[in-house]
Amino acid sequence: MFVRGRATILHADLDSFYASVEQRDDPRLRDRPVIVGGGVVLAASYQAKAYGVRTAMNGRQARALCPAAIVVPPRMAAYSEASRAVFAIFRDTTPEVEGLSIDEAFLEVGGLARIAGGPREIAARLRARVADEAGLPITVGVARTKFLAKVASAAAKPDGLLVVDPGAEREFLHPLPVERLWGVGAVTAAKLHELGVRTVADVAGLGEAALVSRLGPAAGRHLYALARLRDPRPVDTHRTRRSIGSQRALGRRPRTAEELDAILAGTVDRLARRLRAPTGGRGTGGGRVCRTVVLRLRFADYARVTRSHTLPVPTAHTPTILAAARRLLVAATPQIRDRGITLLGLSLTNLDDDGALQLELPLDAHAGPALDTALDAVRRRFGAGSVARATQLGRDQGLEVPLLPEHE
DNA sequence: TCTGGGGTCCTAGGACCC
DNA sequence: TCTGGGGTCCTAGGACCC
Repeated sequence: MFVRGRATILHADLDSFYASVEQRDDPRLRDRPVIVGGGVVLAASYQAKAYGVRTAMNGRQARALCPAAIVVPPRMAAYSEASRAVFAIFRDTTPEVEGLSIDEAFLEVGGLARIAGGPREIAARLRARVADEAGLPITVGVARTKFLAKVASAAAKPDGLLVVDPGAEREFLHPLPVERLWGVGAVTAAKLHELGVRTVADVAGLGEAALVSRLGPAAGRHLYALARLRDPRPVDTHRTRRSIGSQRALGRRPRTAEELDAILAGTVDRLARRLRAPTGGRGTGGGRVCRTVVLRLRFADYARVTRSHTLPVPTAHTPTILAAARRLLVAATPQIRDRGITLLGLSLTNLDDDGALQLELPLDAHAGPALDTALDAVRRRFGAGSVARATQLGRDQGLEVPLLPEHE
């Protein structure tokens, strides 16, 4: 197979990120097995992984496997700060950065050959800078496609660099077990095993039709394309967040309706603030609005359900979101009473940029004076000639008046 | 494996419209 | 008052990732 193109996509992935930050900040933890998180393992240093400790493992089981491990509580603020520092180095390397999570990103370096050298050179320098300036180990995979770059970084971990040249893609990818493919988890792997598929070469040999009939159209086509080394997705600098959420495990103790309502109100308040925060998420500098509110529940038997409601108007208005969330919770109350509740969570989805100035008014405000206030606000912000559109929602949702300028 | 918290994307059925 | 196809939106659930 002849493959066109050059290997210019970097997948940069910090190694055991949380654990590495802890080892960086506390010299006593260096070269020692470290577990971050008590109840569940959030991250394990490579010294702990050598004993079989894995991310998401039960904490007691992890301590049994590695009694010498030092267990430290997570320090999310420190990880966010470390992530910011590393992403600044990414963006200093190339403007084309697509963040995937707190500790990994794709970088397109194809346009930099004249200034910065070839991809291998750029990747090596990036690793050195992250080590020197942020004090953290990072692995980089380099390939022609995102998918291959991601698989390459996984193969090179820890603290490694692997370039997959276009001519060597098939010999790199095809012998790998299907579990190594990005998007193949336990369920898909089991289905593939039933078809006699063990390696990526087997996937390519099986053919698209068989994959589609077993896995569904999207997953089947996607997996087949990847096995055939096709992945046209470009590095996307402008991806924006699709949802934000928060959830809390509650243990097995019964909860009163008042307790659940208080937890819900606190969750809504935090999420709505994050939504409105000007520097809240990747890819946007302004506030955001949501249209769909999703309640997440887990019962005492650990079965999970979701209940959702889509609002007529996008909003970041705390009382509006809370009213919708409360209605979902009240509707689920009989089930909660019967089955017990062990987790309560909320997601806000259908996010959009907040293109409108939204003025929030008290629940019982009279429409006349409230609209006068709103129009004053829009005149101050957009000038005397601007035009506003007002929408009044039902009383139980509060009164909300989004104001849109006609132009600019 | 007696179980965190944050996300992404896909599927399927029903309602509704043309 | 019988019937076809196509499209979009909403809801719920599931698989997967870090």
